[in-house]
Amino acid sequence: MSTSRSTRPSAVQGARARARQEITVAIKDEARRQLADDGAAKLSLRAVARELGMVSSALYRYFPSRDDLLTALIIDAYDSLGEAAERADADRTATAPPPSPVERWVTVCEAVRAWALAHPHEYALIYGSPVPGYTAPTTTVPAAARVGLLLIGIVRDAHGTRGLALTPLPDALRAEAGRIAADIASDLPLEVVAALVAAWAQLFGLVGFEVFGQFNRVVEDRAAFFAYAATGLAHTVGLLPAPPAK
Amino acid sequence: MSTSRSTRPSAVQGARARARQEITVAIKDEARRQLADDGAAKLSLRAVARELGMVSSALYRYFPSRDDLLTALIIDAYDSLGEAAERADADRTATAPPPSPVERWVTVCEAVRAWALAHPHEYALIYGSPVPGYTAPTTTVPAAARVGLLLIGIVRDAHGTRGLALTPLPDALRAEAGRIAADIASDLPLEVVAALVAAWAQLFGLVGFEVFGQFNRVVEDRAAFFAYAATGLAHTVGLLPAPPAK
DNA sequence: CAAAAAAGAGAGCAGCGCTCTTGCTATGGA
DNA sequence: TCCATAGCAAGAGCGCTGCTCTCTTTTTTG
Repeated sequence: MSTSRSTRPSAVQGARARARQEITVAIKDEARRQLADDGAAKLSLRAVARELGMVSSALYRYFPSRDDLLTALIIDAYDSLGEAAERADADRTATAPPPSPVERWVTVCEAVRAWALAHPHEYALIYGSPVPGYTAPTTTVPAAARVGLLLIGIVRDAHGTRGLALTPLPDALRAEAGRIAADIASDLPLEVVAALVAAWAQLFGLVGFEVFGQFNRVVEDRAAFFAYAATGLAHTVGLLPAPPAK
Repeated sequence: MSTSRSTRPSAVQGARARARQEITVAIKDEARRQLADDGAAKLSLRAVARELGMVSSALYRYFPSRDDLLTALIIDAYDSLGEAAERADADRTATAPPPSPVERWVTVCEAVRAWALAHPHEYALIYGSPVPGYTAPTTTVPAAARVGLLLIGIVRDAHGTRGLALTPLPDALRAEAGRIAADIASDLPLEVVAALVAAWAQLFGLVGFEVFGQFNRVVEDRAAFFAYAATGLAHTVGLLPAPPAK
């Protein structure tokens, strides 16, 4: 017992490392709570420490600065959103009548919207104004890409993009779209790749307008409007409308 | 001379009121300068006062709180953006070959984008995360609506929306669209009204993604991509593509 | 000309992010 | 088993912030 414990700190990780992890999580949880209450601007290291019964300077052993704490929350938020979207798609895909590509697309869009409305301040953190100077640390990239990759996957699975009326791609963008396609979806037509990137940004325009109150005296039935707009986005990326034949 | 001056403070407005206005403007200008440098989070009343050679408490005679200063900057930003968009449209409309509706639409979209890229922190103020608690003062509404109204005007002027393939409007949204249309564009088909609201939000999704760096390792030639996406938006609101016949 | 309104100056309060120093304790090799 | 060491909490403190209060000066007004 003693031999395996002393030389391998990876498996069980002495009580100290374990405590460190637990405290790190507790700090983030408390910070997230305060974030939900008052927004990122009011998030205070001292208040978090106070609530956790520790002194403010002790907190710097876990996060070297306030912005680092925020960065950690940003990464968690991206992951939380990505997971919510992926789970919504998985749940929907598992139901009895397999969903059409448009239905899958709208399901994912609605999951993004629901997550944003449930966590408005965390949404603001990741899709609102960048908080510190301008530094978007590269570590957030994979987490940030999850929703985009999920939408691409849906379109690729559909592969039934049989020449719907897509906006023709200007020559200036063919190279651009080709480069993007090489990265993420080399099997899709360039028109679809470009439309996907645009739809990706436009989706967050819709969500952001609702979360940030821009629809306040304009749109009342926002759920219905969002479903309509998300369906429109699905069409712009080449997913076919439901067959009118019944 | 004396009679007209004493009883009518409206015309010339004693030297005091004039000074007050000038100082108010100077405060906002300096605040805007600091905003452009360091962003809204770092904007400090004390620093503004210091730069203006006054003591911090004196500044509270002009703006009762930091958030009130920010609110003033927000209104100015909305107006600045609205004016930039309107001027771009007016300039384009005045050129020799009168522009097509799509060209006008894209011109306005590009003006919005250009303004946002030139004033990223001010853009973040109005279309990023709301700054204070959540209060969007009603005073900002008219200024905020200018770009939207401009886009509506272009579509109305076109009135050539002869049944392009618009996403059909679900029944649940007919009442909604009818209400919006009654407010702003009672002469447009409901499908176009709904598509306009969606396109309005989606436009700012595109702009926001670029300004906030979400396109960073994704889209390189962002001007070309934006023009492409804005053209797509024009189509979704029923503006006809340029006739392929040459 | 005197009363009143408006503006500036200064001190001060509580809170913030962050640093540095000082003790304490659990950990891992001798 | 013992002990040097590394990790951690605590406290004091610096300079900054938003904001309030009081006091004095300046300008407008009846």
